[in-house]
Amino acid sequence: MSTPEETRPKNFLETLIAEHLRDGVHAGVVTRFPPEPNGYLHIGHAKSICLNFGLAQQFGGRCNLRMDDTNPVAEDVEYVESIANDVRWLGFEVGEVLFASDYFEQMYRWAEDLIVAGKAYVDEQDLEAIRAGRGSLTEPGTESPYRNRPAAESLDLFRRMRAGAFPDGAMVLRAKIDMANPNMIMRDPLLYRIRHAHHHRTGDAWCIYPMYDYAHCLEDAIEGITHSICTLEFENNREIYDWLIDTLDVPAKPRQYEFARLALDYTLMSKRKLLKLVQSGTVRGWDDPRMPTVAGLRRRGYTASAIRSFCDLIGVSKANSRVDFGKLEFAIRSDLNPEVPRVMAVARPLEVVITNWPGGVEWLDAALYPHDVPKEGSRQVPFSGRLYIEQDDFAEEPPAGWHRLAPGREVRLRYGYFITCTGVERGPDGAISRVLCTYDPATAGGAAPDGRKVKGTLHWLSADEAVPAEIRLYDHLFASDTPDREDWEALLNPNSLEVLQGFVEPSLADDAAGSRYQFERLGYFISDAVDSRPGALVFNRIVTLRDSWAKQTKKDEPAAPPPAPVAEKKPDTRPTKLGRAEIRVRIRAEDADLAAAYARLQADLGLSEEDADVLTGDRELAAFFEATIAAGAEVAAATRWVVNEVLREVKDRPLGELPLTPAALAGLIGLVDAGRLSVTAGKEVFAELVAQGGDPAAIMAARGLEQLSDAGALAAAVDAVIAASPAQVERYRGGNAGLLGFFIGQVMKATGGRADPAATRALLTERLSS
RNA sequence: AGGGGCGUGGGCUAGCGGUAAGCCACGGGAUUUUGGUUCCCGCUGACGUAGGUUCGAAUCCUACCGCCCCUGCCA
Repeated sequence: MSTPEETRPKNFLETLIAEHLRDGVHAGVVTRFPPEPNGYLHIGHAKSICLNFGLAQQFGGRCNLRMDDTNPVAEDVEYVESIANDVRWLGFEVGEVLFASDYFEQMYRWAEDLIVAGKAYVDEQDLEAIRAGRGSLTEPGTESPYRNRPAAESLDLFRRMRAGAFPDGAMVLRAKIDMANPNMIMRDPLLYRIRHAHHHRTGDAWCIYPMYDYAHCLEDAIEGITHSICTLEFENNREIYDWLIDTLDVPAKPRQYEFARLALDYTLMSKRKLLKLVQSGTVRGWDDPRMPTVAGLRRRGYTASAIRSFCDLIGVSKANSRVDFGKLEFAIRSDLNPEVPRVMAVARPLEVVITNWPGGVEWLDAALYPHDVPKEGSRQVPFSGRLYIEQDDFAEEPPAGWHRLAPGREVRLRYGYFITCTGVERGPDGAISRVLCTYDPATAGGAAPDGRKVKGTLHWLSADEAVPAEIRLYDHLFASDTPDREDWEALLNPNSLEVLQGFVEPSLADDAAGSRYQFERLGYFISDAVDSRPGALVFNRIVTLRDSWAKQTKKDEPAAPPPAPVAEKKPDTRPTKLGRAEIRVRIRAEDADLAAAYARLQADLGLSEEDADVLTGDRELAAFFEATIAAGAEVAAATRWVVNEVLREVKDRPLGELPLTPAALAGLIGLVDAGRLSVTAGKEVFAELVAQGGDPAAIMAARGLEQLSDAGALAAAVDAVIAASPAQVERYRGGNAGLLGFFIGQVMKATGGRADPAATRALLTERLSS
């Protein structure tokens, strides 16, 4: 009620952009979706597409579809076409498709600028030497012998690289940054490599190609991207992104923001691995309905709106997470349920003979939509003395809770009659070949005039009129919910596709491929866009219906065997990183003054070891603290304020830049200690001192923060709050003691933080209990 | 001389010093000619751990723990 749903940001990027727009950091929003055309888009890309296009839409901006085609060897026009097609299919407006390769000339000129400025050089080391020179996570790298060659020499070499004077791998262009940078990416990253390869767009015009780190930020700058949104694994790359944007004379200053990529249970998102599935023939192509690709989901029968709503449901954050597959199923079911017609199909036929059927065929009128779907329409379905029902719908020895057909049991055939099983016929192998039933002519349409009820309603088909159809049932491609492992190929689900020869009702005989239906009680299906045609119908199961009976029977089965042991984890060989505590210890080890202060604070001022430690890990901070004491602040209070409040402020900027002085802090502490300022109001004054500096007493006076000393005024504020919140009062008196915080907060707000919290609490407790 | 990130119920996500919220899943019930849908109820279940600041901490400070990413001439 307080905040309208539409105005509340859904994720941190919306919040950030809203702030940027509000503060005038950007006048508008321009995002981009930048796939490399080396594979088909998958559901993980769909998340990114919905995010980037969605953000642009929401804030009235633009989103570019840009092919990041900087590596000719893996890329192909087939992929650029499929990508553009998929993005449009997902429902987003794609203007002109853009290509990084269109910017090659500009990028090249900027590279020359870098060389001329002495910030890039041509390195003739081979691959192994470059790798070795990079150092390791814990050791700095070593500089290339070519690093300090004259700019003119690099320029000449670079021009000859472009001209094709050298073979692949002979040399590279590198940025000259810092071989000792703790971020490995900053250790003179490669900018250009030689590749005598045919590019899908530029053909043979180039034989040098820019690397991702060099190209991407420049592409963004050229397009005037404001928010370059990518996945978490690029966090380390942000530093080189910023370095280039800030170093080069580019037309815009885009910045990069990262979010967690999608991980979905039972599916793999690696383009490399998906490609292998396609190439090995494990699946029938990129659009195999088992594939997590957009093309696969589309052929499977997923709608674009379901995929969009799925992306909306899962949210966007920076936490590495996996999404429950059920969420995707939920999205498609809720999309299809109110839309698609219900028809009947039998996947695994079992013949039923109605022994008292008079003969002939009766055509029944059957609604296409259930009572709760507000859509009109019906079709005719034939009923006769020879029917098919689902094998699963008959049990010779039914388990407890069985609602379906069994010897002696009566069920309803949907839209038809009640039938009662009178017996079975067996084939030579002893298996049931037919089920014998009688029908009750009085139950035409499925209702009994005598009002008797049946537990189960079955779907069925008249055998002679039923139309044969291939029915493809899909399950997860992988048997493991976390197939993203080394041995992923061993985790393939051997039963991911089951092909059945079943039947559908005659109204589907002329079905147009690509139509979706609910096959009653079986699930949602789509006629296969590639393989289905009249006379040879093929249906893909999109998703099953929720099935509480299956869940029930599963629950009754003996517990599943314990999960297979997860592959042995590799021993952790990562270097441990230093905690801040360790860093402070090292600093003191090299700084006698700080070491002395550390001892002094404990011995002379009686600080705890922890407080002394924190306060003497940095010369500025230590000096600030001691100056605050010297300015007259009480030791314990000064310690609390500096440790808890000042420390937070110096996280993003050095103490020296803060307008806050030790004298001002000491003054503030004095006001609080004297009871003239509540701690709450004191923090407000502190915030102002940090922001603007000044005199604490003057700030207190100017903002009217002096503690409420008049008991009557406090009581009035308390009573006003109680009077204004009758509902909360009732709940508080009903036992919700946690609400006390709410009331105190209200009083604090009403008094501008001037109320004495302890007195407020006491008064509130008293008034509320009466 | 390592650096960069992330930890909120079974899963995902919100929260930005003042009543821990939403969706999925799960469990009940009602309605139902789909064991579907819809509706209602429940979840006596969560703030990684430990200290500290505060009247009050998921939120601020400190330490610790766990997980992810980075040593391609891939993106």
